Amino acid sequence: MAAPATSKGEATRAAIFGAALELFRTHGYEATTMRAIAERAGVSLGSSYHYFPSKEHLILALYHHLHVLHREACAPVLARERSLAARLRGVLRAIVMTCEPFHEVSGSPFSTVADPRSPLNPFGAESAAMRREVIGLYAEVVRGSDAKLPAEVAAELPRLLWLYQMGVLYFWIMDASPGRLQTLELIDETADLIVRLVGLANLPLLRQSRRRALALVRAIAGNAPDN
Amino acid sequence: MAAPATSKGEATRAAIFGAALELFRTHGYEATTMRAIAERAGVSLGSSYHYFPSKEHLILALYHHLHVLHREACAPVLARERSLAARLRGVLRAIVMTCEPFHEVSGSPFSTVADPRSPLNPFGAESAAMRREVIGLYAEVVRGSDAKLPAEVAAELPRLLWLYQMGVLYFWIMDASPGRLQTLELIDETADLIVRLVGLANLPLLRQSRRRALALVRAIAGNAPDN
DNA sequence: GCCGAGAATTGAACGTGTTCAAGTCCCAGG
DNA sequence: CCTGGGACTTGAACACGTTCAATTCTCGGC
Repeated sequence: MAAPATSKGEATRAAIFGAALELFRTHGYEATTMRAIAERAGVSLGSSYHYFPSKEHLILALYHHLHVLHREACAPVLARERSLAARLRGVLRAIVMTCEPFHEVSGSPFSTVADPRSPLNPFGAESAAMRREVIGLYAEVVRGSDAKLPAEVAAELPRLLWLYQMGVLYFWIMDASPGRLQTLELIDETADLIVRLVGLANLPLLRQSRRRALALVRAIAGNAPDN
Repeated sequence: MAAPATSKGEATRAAIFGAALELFRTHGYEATTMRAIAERAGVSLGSSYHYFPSKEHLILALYHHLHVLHREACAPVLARERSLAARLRGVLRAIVMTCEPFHEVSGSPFSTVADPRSPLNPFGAESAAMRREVIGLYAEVVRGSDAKLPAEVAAELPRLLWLYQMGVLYFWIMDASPGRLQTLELIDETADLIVRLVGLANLPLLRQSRRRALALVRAIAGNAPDN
């Protein structure tokens, strides 16, 4: 995508990304023009396109930046908590907090989420690396918990929790409540509900449903451009 | 949005929408320019904007067009089937079939789905009328079924099924499998799973979860710009 | 038959993201 | 010190969605 070969190129790339970060945060995604980013970074319009093939690729870089912050924010919770519900709650609260400075801005870029051809599409090839990282984070959430899970459930759960996170973030984007309290309530309630449902899947009554659900998840995930 | 006052205006509006429909289907959303639509409709560029405030509003009109087709496609199934699972399956198969001609095209327009300010946002004010209609369709799905549902579940289920439909459509957009078979499998399996889960919600073991889940849904729906 | 008000229509002009051919800079190798 | 090539940089140019002041059309009321 953009691999500067010299240290000067590295600096230019960082300047462009920094300018974009600042302008996105203060003015929003759409109101920020590529010309304004270039000007603030002290480079020409064409130079920006040398490092980022499109405006959307700047958002991709922002995603990665936020993911790094999110991992750091998660670390204490994952080290401390052992119950699956608490770990889930902590990780989801952390992502909402991490993204908060970009809330007003998140609508437009997150919107391209549904376009299969967009680099921002979470299921696409260009976001595969990030997707693996996030799923890995949820694997850690599951692995470090004291929940008693059948192996086949534990194997598919991280991917499902990644989907769950996307759902929560989508809700968060729409959330206009003061202090984003609705999202926090949603997290508390659904994290709990998920853990209960996963626990119930052990009941004989639900065995068949569990088997079929797992088969479905595996069939679908098998066709995805994941690893 | 666009209310022609004369019959001539009505005809112009129809010509523009028809041209857009044809071009979207054959060339895709992004590849279709407003200039091309205007030319094919035999009007000037400015005229298009007199009837449709933006290119996205043409998609809004397309949504409505598809919804009408969907209702017609659903009618036989809803008249025939009584089991909730069969009704759900039928309605979801119908929408996938109805939208099929626009599959390659659906990515880009559906993508703006996440932008709170976009007229295409399913939770927004500009799509409130359509949202109510679709939720109404699912109310009919529930009402005409022989499923034994507690009143409070039956009250919230249509809204949740509308969400479910959006999830299925999102999957369908991404579905590259031949004949869209994966989506059909997803529909069959999840429709069944949903009905089982709803049925299980009557168990004493799940009473509390049900109560809390319903409270959450009500709290969230109360803040939405629905009616 | 004429008028006028409102609907319908026009196309030039604006700002945007993006492209690209041309230019400049840097430095390793001679 | 020169030179060549590759990284880097530039800004004009393009096509697009959108806006708007100006113009034309339509038709009911006199």
